[in-house]
Amino acid sequence: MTLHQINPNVSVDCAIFSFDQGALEVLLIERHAGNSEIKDDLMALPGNLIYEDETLDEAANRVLSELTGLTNIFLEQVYTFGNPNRISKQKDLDWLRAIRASPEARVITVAYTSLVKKENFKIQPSSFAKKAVWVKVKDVPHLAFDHNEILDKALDYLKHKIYLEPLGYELLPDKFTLAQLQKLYEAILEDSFDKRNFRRKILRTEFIVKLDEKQQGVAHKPAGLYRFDKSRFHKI
Amino acid sequence: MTLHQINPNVSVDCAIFSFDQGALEVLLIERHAGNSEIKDDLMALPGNLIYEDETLDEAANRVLSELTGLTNIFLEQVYTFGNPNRISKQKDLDWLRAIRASPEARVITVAYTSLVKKENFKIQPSSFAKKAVWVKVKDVPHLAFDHNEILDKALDYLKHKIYLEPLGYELLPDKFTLAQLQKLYEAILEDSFDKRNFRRKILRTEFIVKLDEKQQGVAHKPAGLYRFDKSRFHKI
DNA sequence: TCAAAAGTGTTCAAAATACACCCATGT
DNA sequence: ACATGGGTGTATTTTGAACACTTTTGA
Repeated sequence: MTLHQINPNVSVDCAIFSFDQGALEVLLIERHAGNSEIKDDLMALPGNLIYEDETLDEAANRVLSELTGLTNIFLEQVYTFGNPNRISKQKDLDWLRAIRASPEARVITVAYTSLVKKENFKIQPSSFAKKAVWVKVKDVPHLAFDHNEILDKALDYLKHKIYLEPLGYELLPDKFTLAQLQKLYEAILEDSFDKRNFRRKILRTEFIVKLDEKQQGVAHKPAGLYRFDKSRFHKI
Repeated sequence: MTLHQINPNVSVDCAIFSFDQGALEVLLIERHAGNSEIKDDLMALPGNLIYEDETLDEAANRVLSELTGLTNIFLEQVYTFGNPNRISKQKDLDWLRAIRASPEARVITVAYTSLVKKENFKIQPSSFAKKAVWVKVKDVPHLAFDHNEILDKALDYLKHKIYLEPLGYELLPDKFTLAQLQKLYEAILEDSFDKRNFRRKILRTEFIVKLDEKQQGVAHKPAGLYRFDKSRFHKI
């Protein structure tokens, strides 16, 4: 365990999304400051200052892992926020004074995002994260710092990205129904689509292959299950 | 004239593009360190450390203006580069020692980009920019720091962006021919298009309106001139 | 037998692609 | 008169959008 020097001016924040029951969710932490009795009821995206000897990508991975236990996530950089008064709420100032060596330092933050299948990960909050919870994007409260703005930017990033790449599969179980996939697209793009057209378009790509399996135990005609064929995708 | 405090850990770099004679160009500076006799032959993107009391966007505008004289440019953030050894060439280290108060500080840099019509601006290098010159993107030499990487990222950003918005007009004179516009698209996208299809597609948009004017003094059938109609564009 | 979601085809309009010749000008 | 780039139309294919009924299952 080596000692790392902290850069007081640069942080990373992570907007990690998952998908459950037709709704997009984002991973938030409840902060707490070890000793202090300050009352902090603001939730936040997992984020913290970077070390001097790591890249931004590494910092994002480390910080996410330290606060939430999620490891080996493929994080992508979204945008950098550097408004000099992005830290101006009294609650944020109080909290920083409780946990930071240079609580008054100006901090610019680099936002990262990723998509995960939540059932593959066990959330284990630690460090200053009292809890880490999945919150439906529609239900996200007023957050710490400028984290609502960061979240919005990450959502925009997702919207653009899903046009370019078949994202969805990162968020769904390995076997999924086309209805699940469609709901996911609808959630991300905040739109709705015609079922027949959506299926035709998806199946045209040929990365989505039908399995010889069906849903079980549903009170209606069981849906066929599909999976994403990575090798076919990478051929293009 | 107020005093500004410098943040030693965060800089901005600007990749400013223009278009001339069928080729994309980028604005580079030749650095020099006032007093010293260090020999520095690396060109660089205009960039410098930020002040504590300005936003990143403001910093980008200020720095660009200080180094090249370009003002009131609409700059957009592209990406942030934070590799801990992005400053490792001997020439870069020497140069930083000559001009910076904390030459050893780790610096992460936020890249910005913009498109300009070069004939509308007079380049006036100052501060540590000995010269500022337009260099064809195809002829860009090995640059200072990780500026080649930054330039590549800015070019990628352009490519994506031109699908979403009718960029071109930022780079062409107010009156332009469709052949110029086509060459611009070809330069940015590194591709070539069929003339008739390109024209049809462009004119379908209706932001490009034909003027009652033609090219003069060319040794062939003179091309009709067009302009970009901003108001029509903003209606959509 | 009913409720609930799965699954399936056709038609129309718009957009993308491929392709070759005549025109206006300056020299 | 000729060299140079400007300007134009059609046919074909591909893609996107709109739209309604039958099927399978568990309760």
